[in-house]
Amino acid sequence: MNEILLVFPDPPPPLLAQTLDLSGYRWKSVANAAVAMQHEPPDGWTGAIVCADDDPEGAFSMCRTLRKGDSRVESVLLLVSGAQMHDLEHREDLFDDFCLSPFHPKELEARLRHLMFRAGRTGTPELASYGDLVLNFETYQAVIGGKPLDLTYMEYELLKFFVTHPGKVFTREQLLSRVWGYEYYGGARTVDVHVRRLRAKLGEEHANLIQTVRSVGYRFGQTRWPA
Amino acid sequence: MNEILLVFPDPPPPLLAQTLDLSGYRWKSVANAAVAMQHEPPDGWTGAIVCADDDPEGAFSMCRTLRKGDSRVESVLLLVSGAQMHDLEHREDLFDDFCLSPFHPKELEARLRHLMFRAGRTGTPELASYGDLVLNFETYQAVIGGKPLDLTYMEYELLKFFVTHPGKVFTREQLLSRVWGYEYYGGARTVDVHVRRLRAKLGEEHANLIQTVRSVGYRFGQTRWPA
DNA sequence: CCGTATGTGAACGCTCTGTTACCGCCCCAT
DNA sequence: ATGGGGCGGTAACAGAGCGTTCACATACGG
Repeated sequence: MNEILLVFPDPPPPLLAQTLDLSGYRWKSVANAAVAMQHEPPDGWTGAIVCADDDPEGAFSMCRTLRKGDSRVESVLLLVSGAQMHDLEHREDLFDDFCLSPFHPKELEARLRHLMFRAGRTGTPELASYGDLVLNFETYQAVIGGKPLDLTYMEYELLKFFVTHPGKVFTREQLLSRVWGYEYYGGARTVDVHVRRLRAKLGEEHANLIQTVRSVGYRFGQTRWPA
Repeated sequence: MNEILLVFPDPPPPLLAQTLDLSGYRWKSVANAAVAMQHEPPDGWTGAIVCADDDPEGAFSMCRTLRKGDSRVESVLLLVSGAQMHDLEHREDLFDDFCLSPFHPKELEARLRHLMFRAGRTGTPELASYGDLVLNFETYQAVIGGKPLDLTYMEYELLKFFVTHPGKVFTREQLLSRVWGYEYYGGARTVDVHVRRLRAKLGEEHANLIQTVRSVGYRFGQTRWPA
């Protein structure tokens, strides 16, 4: 792990820097979104602490940038003064937690710890499973009922999409754009064929994991109504 | 929606009760987990506010209960004093956010709002319902009285249109153009047949959900005139 | 009691899907 | 470089499911 936190602004308030250092966090402060993008680690920022005290507009702008793009930062902690709290109301999507400034170091520590905990629990799992079926995202392997499935790349990608979106119906066009890629112009029957190959490899016993919804598309799992 | 928050302990601190009331939240305070289970609404608690000031053990015990079981509460806000903050370190899984006590009402409001926002973003599939009947738009499934309906595409589309326009009468021509989606020449009887099949699949008990309005068309639900 | 509107069942024909076969591409090994 | 094998996309066909229509029965209203 190469965990490093993004901090705004640059330089950060002294107490913030001191608290992070004393808690053992590694961090890098940036002055704006461009610099943040530029210095982004290969595996993305572990989290971000955005201080809105001095430059609220810059802070919110930074948050928006962190929320967009492929490398969306999952843990954004916003530092705001009491007077700024009403600004949060229509920006709920820009942060994951906030802390009133001036803050007590213990509170900031506790909030960071909780954010990291949540990210660890919910952040990109290396596995996905549905019933007997288990996909390992790191090794690109699939197992059903303890028996390994020998899937090709596209079969694996399709199955991965299905497993991570159980129960929902997708049209062939949706599958083409979301599994094959947005700029794909192939025929919709391609999906049929791959679904058939998947069903064949899943075995007769589990072939019904992928259900045809006539005139609509395909659905994975969840035959029964969710309780 | 019948949103109601669980509050611990009973009675809650006056400032907490006052803040919730002023913010327009509905809430019910309970003295222990058993009472919480007993008074749980049909669709579960919208969230919980657990105050750990006076009775830390009871508070954490309450959190553990809320985290277990089928009706896991997704939004747990913990109120702790500054001196208790170190108690949070190994209980990260018991709460979703915390607020230092004594708190400023604005901060509690903001944290509740953010918790509700997060809960709203995750989960809750898109569905429509009328009485016992529930349609899930994501899975293209229909259920009545807990039993799945095996509908064909057009049957589902027709029922979906009815459910989303309850009480209103539509002519066959209106249904043809709005459900079938094209200008129609010739057999309005197509609608009749589909309505008949829908009634059959709804079962004798619910067949009257679709009513014939002679010389006009069909109406779904809402037999009675609104009082 | 008659005319019209609707329910019902069956049959037809079309569309959609499952399935197989084939072709082209890419990668790797000889 | 070149041949082969694996993989993925496409075409074609057959079958099944489904929508529509027709014919007739039944209910309703005047």
